[in-house]
Amino acid sequence: MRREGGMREITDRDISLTFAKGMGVLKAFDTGATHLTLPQIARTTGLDRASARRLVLTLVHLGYVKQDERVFSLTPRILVLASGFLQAHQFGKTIEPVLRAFSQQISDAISMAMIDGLQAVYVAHAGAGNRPASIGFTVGSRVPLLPSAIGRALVAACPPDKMRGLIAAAPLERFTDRTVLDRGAVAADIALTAERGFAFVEGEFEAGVSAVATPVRSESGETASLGISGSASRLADEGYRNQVVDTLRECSKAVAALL
Amino acid sequence: MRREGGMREITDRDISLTFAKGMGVLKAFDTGATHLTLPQIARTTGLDRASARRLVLTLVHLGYVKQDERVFSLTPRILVLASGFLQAHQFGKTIEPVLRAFSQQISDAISMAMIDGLQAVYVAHAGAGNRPASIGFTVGSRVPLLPSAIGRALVAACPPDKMRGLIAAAPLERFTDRTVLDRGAVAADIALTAERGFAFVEGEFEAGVSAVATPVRSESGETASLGISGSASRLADEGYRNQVVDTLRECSKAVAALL
DNA sequence: ACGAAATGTGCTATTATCGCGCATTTGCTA
DNA sequence: TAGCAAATGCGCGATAATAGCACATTTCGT
Repeated sequence: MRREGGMREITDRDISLTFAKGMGVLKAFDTGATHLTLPQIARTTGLDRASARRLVLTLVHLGYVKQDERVFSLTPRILVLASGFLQAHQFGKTIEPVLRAFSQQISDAISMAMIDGLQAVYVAHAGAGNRPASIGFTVGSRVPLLPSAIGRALVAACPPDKMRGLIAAAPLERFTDRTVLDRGAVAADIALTAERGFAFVEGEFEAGVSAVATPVRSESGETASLGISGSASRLADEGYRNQVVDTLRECSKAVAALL
Repeated sequence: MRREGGMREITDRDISLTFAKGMGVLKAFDTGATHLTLPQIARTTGLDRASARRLVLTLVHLGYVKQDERVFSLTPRILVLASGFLQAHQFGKTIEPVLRAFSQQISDAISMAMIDGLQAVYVAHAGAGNRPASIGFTVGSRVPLLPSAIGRALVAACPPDKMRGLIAAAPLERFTDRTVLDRGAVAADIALTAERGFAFVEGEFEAGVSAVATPVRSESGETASLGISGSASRLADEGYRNQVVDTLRECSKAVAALL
């Protein structure tokens, strides 16, 4: 028996096992594995090869995956699944223009993230960043909650119970030699984030990269966070950083009114 | 027996019916229906209510859908499914910066689309548009192929056989009182697009909105298109329009080199 | 050329799924 | 407030869908 979302509990009997397996196949196409062979899919999902084959061929048939000889990869149709969420929140129509306007004030890109389980997911971004993109974050990119500024601001945006739960359960692992692995110290920084209204993380998630982020809370209880990242040296400049913080704070208010 | 992607044929036996039904449930969360009740899902998918319930509860269990009392809606986790595709093409790292640079030359937003079946799907965009967003297009938004500039440029980017097939099969319906419903005339405009290197559509898809778009073809055979839309009066200015066309052409070359 | 890995697929036993129906709950309207 | 329609949760049994095994064939790498 599992309890989900405060409604009646979802029992094992309510779960479609085949559908869950199929979603596991779809999920295998991920950042580090965008083109997959059938044996790779089977290994990643733990399914028998024949089962994995049928499920991925179903995705091919539905148009979400294409097959070039032995290699399977996603098609643009997969983006259509995302658009239901993006349209529901009107990111394109209302939030991105706001992000863009504020990003122009500081000539830096602003990203917006929301919580997904124990991680942060980028849901919108606008503007041109001022640092060489090491990975290239896009909508759907994930960052960890605890070692990143945008993640800490997300946690700080949550009600106290949920905050405590996330701090206790979210993964805490080393990304750089500056990553803080003391869960208590991270908790203290999140409390400070909640109190002063922004998070500032220097080099803990990406070497040489610092980030500022602010929590976003809407009247209806929706939470998100906004973040800017840049070279550590640039954000070490307190004048610039305060400018960034002020801009992000104002932007957060504007976004909160839209959620 | 169905033939897919030039590989062996996908037989009925290769398709997982339950998984396909589940994907139908996921697909029901769409632009015009972002929050759904169980009976709505059942009606949209044509499934029995009990089946629809089990499938949507599976999505809740997996975290892609949340349930607030009687209403189901997508969670940010759905974006993670899209990120495999976006990362595979490095849209965030390489293509969006290019779009942004060119969009700044003309102070207008540039969108990039790819073909999905018989429609166009937005896969990237950058910059601030100069028209009031009526809908707010985001990654994953769909536009029809034949009455839109970006769609026509997409078709024009295809090899001749595929172009013919799309012109014959893509839906052609009225969006405004300027929509051209003569499939022959649309075919001629697409041929012109291929020849002169850009499409120009005035008010056929959105009233009072015109658009310019250019085909993108990469060495490896990938096709896409880039588009700008604006108020009809603005794009009626031939000087401005030629500037837009030149910029889009250059941008297309740069993007083609990245695909 | 050989061997390992991968592919496609037939087949059967099993089990997951479907859908019906019932009891209960909820929401709306008069 | 009462009544009715719509919606929900879920038990249950029949059966259709699935899983997985094994075999023949193909592909790839050394």
